[in-house]
Amino acid sequence: MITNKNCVIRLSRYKNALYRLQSLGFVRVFSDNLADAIGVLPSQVRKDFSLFGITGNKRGGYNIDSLIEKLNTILGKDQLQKVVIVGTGNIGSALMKYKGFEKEGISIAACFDIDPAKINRQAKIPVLPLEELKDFARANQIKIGVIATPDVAAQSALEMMLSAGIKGVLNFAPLRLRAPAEEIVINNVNLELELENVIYFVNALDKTRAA
Amino acid sequence: MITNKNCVIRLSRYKNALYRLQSLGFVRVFSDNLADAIGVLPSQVRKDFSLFGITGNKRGGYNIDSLIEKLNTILGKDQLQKVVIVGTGNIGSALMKYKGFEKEGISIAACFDIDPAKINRQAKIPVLPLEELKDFARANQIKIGVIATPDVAAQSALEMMLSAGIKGVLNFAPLRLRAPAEEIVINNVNLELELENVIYFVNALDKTRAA
DNA sequence: TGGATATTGTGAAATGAGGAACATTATGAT
DNA sequence: ATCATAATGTTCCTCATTTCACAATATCCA
Repeated sequence: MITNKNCVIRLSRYKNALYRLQSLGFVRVFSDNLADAIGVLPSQVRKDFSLFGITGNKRGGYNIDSLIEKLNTILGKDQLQKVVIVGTGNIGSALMKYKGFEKEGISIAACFDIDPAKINRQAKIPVLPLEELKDFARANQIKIGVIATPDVAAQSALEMMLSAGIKGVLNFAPLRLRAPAEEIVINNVNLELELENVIYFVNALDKTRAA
Repeated sequence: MITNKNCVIRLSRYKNALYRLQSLGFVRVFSDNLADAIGVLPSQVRKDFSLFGITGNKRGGYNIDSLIEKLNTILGKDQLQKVVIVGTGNIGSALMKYKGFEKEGISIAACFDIDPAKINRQAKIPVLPLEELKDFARANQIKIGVIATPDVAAQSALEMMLSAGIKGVLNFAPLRLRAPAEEIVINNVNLELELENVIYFVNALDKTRAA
């Protein structure tokens, strides 16, 4: 099993680039096209593919259609992925409306909130009481959850997900969640931190240039 | 200059953990406390600090107040950072309302959109026509921008930012932006990709366990 | 058909980040 | 005041990831 996160992220990027090339009418692609598209070296592209047993044709490059298919299989995109969101604040509701997931074969099955005023069972994406998370997730075989709650609620949201049989979490709360690593995969997205990082490098470059 | 992004991200995490410890009334902290708080080894904490010239007291650990101060200086948080957002779709408007930035000393000075229907000069965070970006950014000394436009508009948004003197960008559009690396820092946040990554590891772990 | 060439696939080298270990020194107890 | 001890700061080492380099080979053209 490949555990290198960067490598898997590159696979997703290759796939996105391939969809663009495909829609432009291209049929074949070479490692240096893909490399340029996502900003790495051609040898990196070939090495990544090699790691996952993807092969092309010497002198002929890779067939775009079959490459996309292989990447989708590796990335688990050959079947629709249903996810649930906990928390319907700013981020939660933006994610609910976000079109980007649908076109990637990711469907938001339901949202959950602790606030009774937020409940809406009739909406296209229903908003349900948090207590129902466990039953809903089990009944609908949900394996992936998104945590978009305030900080203080995040850990308990995670624990509810764990007990609901959820195996993967995308966490937007800016703190470290505690869970047994063998049981659940957690990816963190921290917007403040990403911005802070940009700010650091802008300042650092500035200082370097000044010197 | 330190170019290791992970290392800078850890600094931000230390800072967040320190604020929590501070609010709990702690005065001193040891490398293993911080390590545990953000999920790394104590030697990593000390190494990180050492890289940035932060020192504590042998046997006495680090003083929380002064450590926070040092980190804030390093991270460029000693002064209020003003940012602009281009694009007022789902993500753009979620960011506008998001409370997380304010408490980190990041203030959203204005949003910009190409759609005249979105313009609102009276709002607390004004929404202005895209043509005004350049003048606004220059007049207000904005150095940091957020791209929250649809894919097709992202590259041109970046170029407007470049010409407006913006030096750092947080990009939510799921494609690679082209720009001279010496002139501008770009961080990408790609939500589909993050979810895809979670999905991959959930599947991969599942297969490993089955075998 | 055959030879020239472009492109892959992979083994080996280089790079860089993370972890271990330990010498150093500040603190607190006796 | 002295000693035992706990924590830092830094050096060294290991390991993973990236990059290089080149042999193998499919394709194209004459």
